[in-house]
Amino acid sequence: MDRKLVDVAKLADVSPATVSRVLNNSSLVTKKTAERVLQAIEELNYHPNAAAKHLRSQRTRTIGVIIQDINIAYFAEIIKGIQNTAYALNYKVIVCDSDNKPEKEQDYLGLLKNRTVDALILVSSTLRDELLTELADNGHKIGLIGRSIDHDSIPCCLTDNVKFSTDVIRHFLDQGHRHIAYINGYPEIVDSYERLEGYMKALKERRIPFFPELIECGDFSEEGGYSATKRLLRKNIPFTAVYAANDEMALGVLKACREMGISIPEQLAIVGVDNNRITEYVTPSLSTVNQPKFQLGALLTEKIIAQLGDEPDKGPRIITVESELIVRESSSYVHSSR
Amino acid sequence: MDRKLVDVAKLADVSPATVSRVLNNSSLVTKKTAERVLQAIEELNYHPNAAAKHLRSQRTRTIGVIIQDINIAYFAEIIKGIQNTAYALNYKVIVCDSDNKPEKEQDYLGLLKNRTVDALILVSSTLRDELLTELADNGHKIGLIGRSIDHDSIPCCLTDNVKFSTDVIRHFLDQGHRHIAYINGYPEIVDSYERLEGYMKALKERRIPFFPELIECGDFSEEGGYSATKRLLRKNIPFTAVYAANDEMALGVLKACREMGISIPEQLAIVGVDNNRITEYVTPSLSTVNQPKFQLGALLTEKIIAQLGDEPDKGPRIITVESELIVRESSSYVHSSR
DNA sequence: GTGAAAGCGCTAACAA
DNA sequence: TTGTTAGCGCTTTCAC
Repeated sequence: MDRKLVDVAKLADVSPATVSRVLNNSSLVTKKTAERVLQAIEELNYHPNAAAKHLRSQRTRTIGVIIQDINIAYFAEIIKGIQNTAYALNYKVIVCDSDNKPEKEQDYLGLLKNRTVDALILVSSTLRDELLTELADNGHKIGLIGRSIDHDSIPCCLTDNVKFSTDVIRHFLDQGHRHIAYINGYPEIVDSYERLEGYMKALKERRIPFFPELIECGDFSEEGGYSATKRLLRKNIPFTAVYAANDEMALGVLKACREMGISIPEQLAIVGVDNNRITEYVTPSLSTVNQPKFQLGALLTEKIIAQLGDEPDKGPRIITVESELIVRESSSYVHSSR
Repeated sequence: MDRKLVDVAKLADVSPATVSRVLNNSSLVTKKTAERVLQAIEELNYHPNAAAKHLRSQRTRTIGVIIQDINIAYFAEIIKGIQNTAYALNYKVIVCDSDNKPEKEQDYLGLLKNRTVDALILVSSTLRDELLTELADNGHKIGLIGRSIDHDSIPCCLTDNVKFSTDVIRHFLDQGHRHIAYINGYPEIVDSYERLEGYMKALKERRIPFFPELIECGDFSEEGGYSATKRLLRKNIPFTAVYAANDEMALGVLKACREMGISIPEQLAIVGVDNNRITEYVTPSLSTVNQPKFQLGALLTEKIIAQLGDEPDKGPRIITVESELIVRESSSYVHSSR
């Protein structure tokens, strides 16, 4: 059924090589010949076979993306940025949802090894540095989003966790809060550490005492934020504000507070991270830090595709994009008396 | 750098064919030989080249999915169902976000024609029947989600729009509503018609008069629902309930009501469709129809992959999955006096 | 500017 | 049970 390149060649009365040249816009073909070839292609309704092209050219113009859960808006938006850019540059995107399972994430690396993809983008990956380094050293192209690594050939795209976290805490401090709880994400993820670092930094610069009891661990899920809040409350250490390492957990805080009859923001102020759409719809609306998710995906993709081609790699290996605090109802009550 | 099959063959002192047999678990290999080969594979850290495999076998074990916007939870969850099932069956998934642009959707069909994918799943596609029929007739494998078509070789997976829409309207009628508005989605999409059909059906069976002025068109977006509501209100025809063809538009209705000081559900009841997570978080929480999105994706993928293989195709070509009305605050006020 | 021919890495038909 | 060999459909030297 499918026509092949030779069929076109025969019909146009040229060699396969010429057809190939036309297909790849080689400049060395006469306009006249090209036209004949194009017409034959049209006439036969010919479509170049991708697999043959891939095998011969040793590239697939496909990149893989590994994310933890496509149902989480953060990841979906990053994928959108990646896919959009890839489309514009004539690349395809294979999406790999790891379901939060490290073994699946590992498994997907096979796509790189068997050359199904030219490059693999890891979003918020928990894979060990050594593993990633080894991949890169073996000539595999990987890129990181929301995490950085010390390796010359691995481009990274991220926001400045320390910076925006410092901003969040300063915002709390400006409102008179002195006992601020922090709910961490997965401890293995760098973001968690860095956000904590920002928290500490802000306290330090204002000389506010730090209470380790006010740090709790979550898992970036609503349920995690919910139970962390419960644990915090049981400690009987007063606190008037909570910084949650992401919006999902902030929603969990909100839920716990509703149950306990704690009024937001009067009794407790909340700020999350990601600017998940839900934060705008919930009552009270949640303050959060906007992460330019689409941009994170788009910029890294652009960079990684440039590196795959022959274009000289310009620009920094690590791309930092700005994120900004969005103050909504959940942190809009000023405690003048404290 | 990369090792190839012959390298393994040489090291294991067997023929390439044997290595291939081992790789594909052909039963015709001695355990002993197989072990030797496996060891060589290990030793050389060999990974079979995907492109070569694809070219030779004429299959890529890859399916494409075309969706309108991955940022919309409905599509993201369907993709999750597809990807999850594909992973289990050792298939890859290329995601194609059409950004609501028909020309992009068209463009992605190229993946099928150039054999980049073995099959293509179209979600809520607006492509014309004839085009899809032609593709299928030309031996291309496609599958539909959220839409059906009359063609023997195109599997479809969908919910019964008429049925659940009838349920929604009955629910309104049971609460005493007699003037129920309907906000349609894109008129080109079958769902829109079928949901309207269910609306009419329920009215008819209860002999409730139908007012064409209470039908408005939206575009499945929040903004569309918002402006449709405004238009409805300007008509000065009383109505006490709104059925929106999806949750996004229901959110738009809610927004408009907030602005106009209309209280939900006392003055106006709202029901949407999709069970978007946001509907649970918003105040008042929105009644909606749960669509088993993951399942829609998973079932169709299973079916389509079965058809790609040699397994006899059992089960119906058109798979209908159950959706159910979820009553929340936005439609929980009974108008006993009407 | 165009063509001939080799080969990308694998699988499967056929032979042994 | 294992090996030989001919391609899958394309690109790309190298010649002309």
